[in-house]
Amino acid sequence: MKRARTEEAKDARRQVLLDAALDEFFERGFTAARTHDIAERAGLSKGTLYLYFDSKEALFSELIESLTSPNLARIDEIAATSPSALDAIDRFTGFASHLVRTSDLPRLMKVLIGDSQHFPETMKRYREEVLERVLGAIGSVLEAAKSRGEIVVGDPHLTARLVIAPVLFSGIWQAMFGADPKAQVDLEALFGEHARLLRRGMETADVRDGDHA
Amino acid sequence: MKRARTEEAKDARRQVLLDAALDEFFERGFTAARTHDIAERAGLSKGTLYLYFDSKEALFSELIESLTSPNLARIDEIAATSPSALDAIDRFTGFASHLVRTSDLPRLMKVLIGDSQHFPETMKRYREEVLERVLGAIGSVLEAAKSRGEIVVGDPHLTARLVIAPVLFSGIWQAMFGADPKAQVDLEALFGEHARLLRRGMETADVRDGDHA
DNA sequence: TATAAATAACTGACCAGTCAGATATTTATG
DNA sequence: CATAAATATCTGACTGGTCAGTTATTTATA
Repeated sequence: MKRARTEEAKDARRQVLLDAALDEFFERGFTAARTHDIAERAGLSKGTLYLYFDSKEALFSELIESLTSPNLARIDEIAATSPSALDAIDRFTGFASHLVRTSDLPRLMKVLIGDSQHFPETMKRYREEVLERVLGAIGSVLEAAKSRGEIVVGDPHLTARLVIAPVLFSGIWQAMFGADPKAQVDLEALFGEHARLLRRGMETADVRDGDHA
Repeated sequence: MKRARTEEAKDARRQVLLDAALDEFFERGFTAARTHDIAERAGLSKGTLYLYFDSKEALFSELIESLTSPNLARIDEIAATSPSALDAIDRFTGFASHLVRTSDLPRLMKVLIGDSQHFPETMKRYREEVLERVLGAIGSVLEAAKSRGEIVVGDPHLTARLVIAPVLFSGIWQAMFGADPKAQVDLEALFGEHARLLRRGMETADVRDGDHA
């Protein structure tokens, strides 16, 4: 193999290994995935993998980090810049649809769930720094809208979970059955209907009259 | 160990092994779980486990079967006996809340997701005979109600997925973080709000005026 | 040629499944 | 009723194979 001598070349190599790791972890689960196969998929040998990552588990941690942090920023941005809660919901569901259809998130979710109790510390951090943060952002938007009388909901922070739930559902469906043509789902339509139901379910009576399409 | 000579005693022994298997599969994942530990947890030796099940995988298959079939019957019953779709939704969400809070379903879901690609055949069957059947039952109820003009929805079979989504979300949450007191969720309130949002999101304008509590 | 990167053979630990022998329970017989 | 033979259940040491991580050696390149 051609050698990576510069820092950029090394970063590229790390990325190739991370990509290969996601493929293998997804296809076999963390425990069953072989470091030999990850390295081979990246066009390298097992020994080389250990030059770039301390252990299989370290590789896993870095994989999570590299796949989640960009999306978190986007969630915060939506929460901060939406003029109304109903608007934020449309944007959240649109982003969710995009994530589930085109990103690595569904495959990561599957791996995370499958090997969660092997890494209690990692999972706790993931929950606190990713899930609770996303739920918190959505919950706050709903809470503010509720106090302005813009929407009618029970506990906004519980409701945030209902906003998110279809992301997990369709992400997992996609990851598990996406390969089978018989199990295809029109995700844009699904998230469209989700947004419609939420809007209609939350909007106040007076908004109701001039209903949406 | 006292010996199981009668058929009933053997059935009981199978059940003890199935219970132990769920515990171990859940705690370590299918691949990482040791048959030795399953047997030990059941108060038996590894050799005995293999008198009752052909292989680790056969044990897994029987576990799925034993945990899903009772719930399926209940879903069909709700679909068949509910006077209206709005009523059926209340009953579905109530049953879902019950399942997530008190049954083994969340732990089974976690194991199934984690080791799905190890058993493509089992997973396909599970999708077709459990998931599609539940989605079909709910979808049909919605479809009938829509054609009666009782509710307003887009594609009823897509909407069925939105009805189910919080079951997966909270089941997985429960399985992964249920042990941590900081991550507790009021599931009854969650499913209550879910039912409320769905009802309000689907009901026709004329029903709207006399709104629910 | 010096040195950093890459390799592949190696080690030690682990585990599914097997099987020969041990033991609990039932059944036949005096 | 006693006990020995028969039977089915149970056990755990063993085998064959796997794999994470290490290291001695080779090789690219500045």
